[in-house]
Amino acid sequence: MEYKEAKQKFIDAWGILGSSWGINKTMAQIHALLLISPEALTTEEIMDELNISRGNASMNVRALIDWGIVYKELKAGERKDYFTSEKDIWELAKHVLIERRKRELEPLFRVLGQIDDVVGENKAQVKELTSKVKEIETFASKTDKLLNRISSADSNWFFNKLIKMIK
Amino acid sequence: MEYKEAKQKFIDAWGILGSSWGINKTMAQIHALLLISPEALTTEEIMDELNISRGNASMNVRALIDWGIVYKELKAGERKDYFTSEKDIWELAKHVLIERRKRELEPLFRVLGQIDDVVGENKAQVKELTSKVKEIETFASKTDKLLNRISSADSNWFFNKLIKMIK
DNA sequence: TTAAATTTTCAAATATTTCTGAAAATAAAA
DNA sequence: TTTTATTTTCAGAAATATTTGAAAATTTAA
Repeated sequence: MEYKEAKQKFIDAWGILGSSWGINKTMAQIHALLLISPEALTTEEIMDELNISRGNASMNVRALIDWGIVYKELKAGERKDYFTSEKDIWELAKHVLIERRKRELEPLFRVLGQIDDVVGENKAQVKELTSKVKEIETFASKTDKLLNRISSADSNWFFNKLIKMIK
Repeated sequence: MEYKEAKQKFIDAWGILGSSWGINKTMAQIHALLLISPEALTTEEIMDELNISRGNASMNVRALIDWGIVYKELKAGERKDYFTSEKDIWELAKHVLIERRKRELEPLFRVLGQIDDVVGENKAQVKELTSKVKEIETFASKTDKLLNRISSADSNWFFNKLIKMIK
């Protein structure tokens, strides 16, 4: 298969996968492009490769930087910004998990924590709601611990154990 | 806190969480509603509780059934359909993971498998693309094994081991 | 059968998200 | 400083996704 075709397939696949996980298509595609680029790219190059506007490129590159999976690279004597992606897939997955925990698990805990001392006529309803809140809190807290392990210093130890378990 | 307020908070939180995972808000809200309902509900009750149209309710309930986390319940001598949710949070998480594997991991494998024997001028580019495809295939395959374990008969054993690891 | 109840479907309307492009802001060079 | 290069922002445009509501299909009862 020709490089150009393969590249397009890869970028599109990443875009579709991203979409179904609530990540906008362009953001995922920029990431795919940087992931397979041996060299760091400028905003212009990203715009050209993906046929997107400057504003779109700028905003999504910034979003990727906020997610911690794309870095700005400085080139001596160069005025333009260069961007490059985290290349290690495990490291990448780790970053995404950590970021999602921060963005979603924390707000979830906050809301569930607010649902307290529920009172109402229908005891069965109150009981069902209360117990689900508790169960989800327990579940989320375990997920949180798991993510902490994944992001911690001994994450390699953890991954190795995990991989042994699925052998 | 009054039951009504607590219920609303719970349903909204679930809707927001769903949205950020690529699940439409109404679908997540119907699920939340069924999750905390001691009794199975009819389409009409869902429509009233969430202020949504019949068509919307019908389509999203079906989507939840397709995901395997909501069941149709038959009531003797009743003409209407009743719906109820999987109540066990771990079982729920398991179903969602399995379903997402089927919907996303399988198509990903298919596309990556197509990217084969890449040829092109720029050797560095070809190498980077090829190696990323390989690495993602490895990663996805390990994730797949993990999900298989989670969905398998010994999933309890697996969960217990996992929980011990994060203690 | 036919009639009534219920569910599903889907074209059109609405709402939401994403994208563009040019002006404003920022940063480096002259 | 002023000029030039580059990046960011954001209002409006375009593209997508969701929702409605009523007609069609289905299912059960009479």
